[in-house]
Amino acid sequence: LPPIPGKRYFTIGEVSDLCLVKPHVLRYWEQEFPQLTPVKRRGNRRYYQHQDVLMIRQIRSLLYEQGYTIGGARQRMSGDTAKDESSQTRQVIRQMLGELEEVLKLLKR
Amino acid sequence: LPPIPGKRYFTIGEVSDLCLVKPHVLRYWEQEFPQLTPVKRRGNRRYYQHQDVLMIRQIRSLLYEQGYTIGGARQRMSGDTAKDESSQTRQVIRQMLGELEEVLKLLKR
DNA sequence: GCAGGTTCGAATCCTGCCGTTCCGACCAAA
DNA sequence: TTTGGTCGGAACGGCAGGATTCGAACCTGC
Repeated sequence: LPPIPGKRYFTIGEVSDLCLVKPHVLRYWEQEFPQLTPVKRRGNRRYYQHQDVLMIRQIRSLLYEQGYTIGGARQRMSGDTAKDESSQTRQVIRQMLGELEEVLKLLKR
Repeated sequence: LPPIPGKRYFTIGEVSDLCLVKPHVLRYWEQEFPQLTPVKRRGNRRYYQHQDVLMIRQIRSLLYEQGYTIGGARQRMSGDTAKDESSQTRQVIRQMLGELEEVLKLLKR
């Protein structure tokens, strides 16, 4: 992906080129991701700022590279990123605890 | 999700109850995830082992909770076997489970 | 050894996610 | 004022992700 020029606002066409995402897809994503809110002016035209472009690239990565659904990407974007990497391990451990308690019940008879 | 009983093999129906995933979905996932390979015997019947059940629960988590597509889940499953630094932890856990199952067998006599 | 439930693969069907296309109207720079 | 980008809304489409159905094979308890 090309570097982002140092200007204040980008049109939807420019963002499309910068992120390799078609304009109509950008408009669609705007419906799906509440946190994606470009400035609108003069006949509802979108003016994207630097942070918006970065966010779109992140969404793009989640959807096209990491293989999330839109729902998953939205959930991932809106907050709890931190719990992710150890959740699998934690799940295994929780599972083990359950089984050990089963063993304990058996032992107590 | 209920704890996994300490038996060697599970039928597809049992796994379905243990993981809350319908049998036909389990068969479908088997096409989509190469690493999911239950033992087959006697008229192509599937016999799932402990590790298979855990893997199915992991897939289930990726698809239903974390919001991955099947492609994304597959990529994630095949990727982190190699890179995941906690695979050692998981190895230890798996070994412990094996030993506990031995204990359980002894206790049941 | 039989009845009833379970499982088999393959084929077909279905739903909804994720865009895609079309539209007439509007806008902005040259 | 022309030319090309942009607007929202509605209709449309492909396909991932199952769901259902089928007859036959299989297993388990009695």
